[in-house]
Amino acid sequence: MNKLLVICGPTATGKTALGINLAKKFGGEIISADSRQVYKGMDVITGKDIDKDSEFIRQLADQKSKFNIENNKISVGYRLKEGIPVWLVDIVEPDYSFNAGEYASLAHQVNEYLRRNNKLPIAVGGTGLYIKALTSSLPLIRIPPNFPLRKKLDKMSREELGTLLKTTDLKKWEKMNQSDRLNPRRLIRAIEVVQAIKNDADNINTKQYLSEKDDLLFIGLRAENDILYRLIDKRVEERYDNGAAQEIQKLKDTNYDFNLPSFTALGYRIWDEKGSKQTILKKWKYLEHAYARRQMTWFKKEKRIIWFDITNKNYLAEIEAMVGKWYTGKQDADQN
RNA sequence: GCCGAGGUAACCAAGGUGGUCACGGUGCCUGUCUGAAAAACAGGUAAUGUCAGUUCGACUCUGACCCUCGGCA
Repeated sequence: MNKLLVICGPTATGKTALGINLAKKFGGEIISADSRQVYKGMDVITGKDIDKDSEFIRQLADQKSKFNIENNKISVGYRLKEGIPVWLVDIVEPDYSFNAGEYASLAHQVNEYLRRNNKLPIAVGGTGLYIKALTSSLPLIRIPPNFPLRKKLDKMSREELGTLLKTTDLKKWEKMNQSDRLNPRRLIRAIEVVQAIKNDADNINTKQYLSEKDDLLFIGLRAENDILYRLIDKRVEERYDNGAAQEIQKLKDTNYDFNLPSFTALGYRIWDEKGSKQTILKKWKYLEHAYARRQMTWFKKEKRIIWFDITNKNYLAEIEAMVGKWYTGKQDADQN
């Protein structure tokens, strides 16, 4: 059986620490499932919890064709935390628009690579869509963005977009709910997908990443909101004190446009000159609270997750026992 | 003590000839989501300082009181 361990949950619950511990215990490596930590130079504010002196180790360069990364803007590889490789962090520059489809492809390749090398792949992260893209079959996610089309559609109002979608593909429109119909991005994406299928249906890659041979274990870390908020607040304060301002300055000095998608990471755009430390921290914390809530609405739908409350004293031991049984226990059974 | 300004949800805050009053933002809660997802979007929550008066009707007008802020003493 092909084992893949998934550790998910909202921010500030200790996913990375748990992942590293389990990796040490069971001979695993981490596949980051974090949409912001893929960007180089965005470290303090995104909470990239990697050994500071660990260099990026480029790997799998020979697999370029498989990776579908001919654009050479993406480097596949890992950095270390406590000696454990953490894959898919620092793989692109902040001015690159990374996305879920690319993530799915890369994470899948890394997963295969680790499996071939008898490592336990451990996907760790809080980006629901990325985890879903890796662990479920989402063929449409591989239809690439059509930037010229997006640019054109960007000028249209929601009403116009809605009308356009209705006339292009009424079924698609009817499947969308009220929230999505009012969401310009979703409308644009829907139109983009419809056109891609219309133009080139044969080349839509529907190959599934996972098969019935895959044995997945989902571990979720959670806490009640009020407790979670306190943990988040503490983290935000630490990030502020650990050089968030310097990181902003450095990125500004590199002349990155703060309108880039990468800068939607919480904590960057609130950093206007007028803000005092207090107002910045307050805004930043609230953004993180809301984010954690949104993460939970995503994860609540994933029924495969086995949840552990981090205020429960024994949760780490329980997880370790569960993973051990799943990973080594079944392996023994296979041999008999 | 006197003078001035003011008290609208957990916080900030708009209003209006007296007519089911109650804009908006933040928070908080819930949800949507198959290549921007830490994005984008949807729904919800909750208020007129206290007491009296005028009036068919007061958040709005009058008075007293309480409280806050500023100035004078």
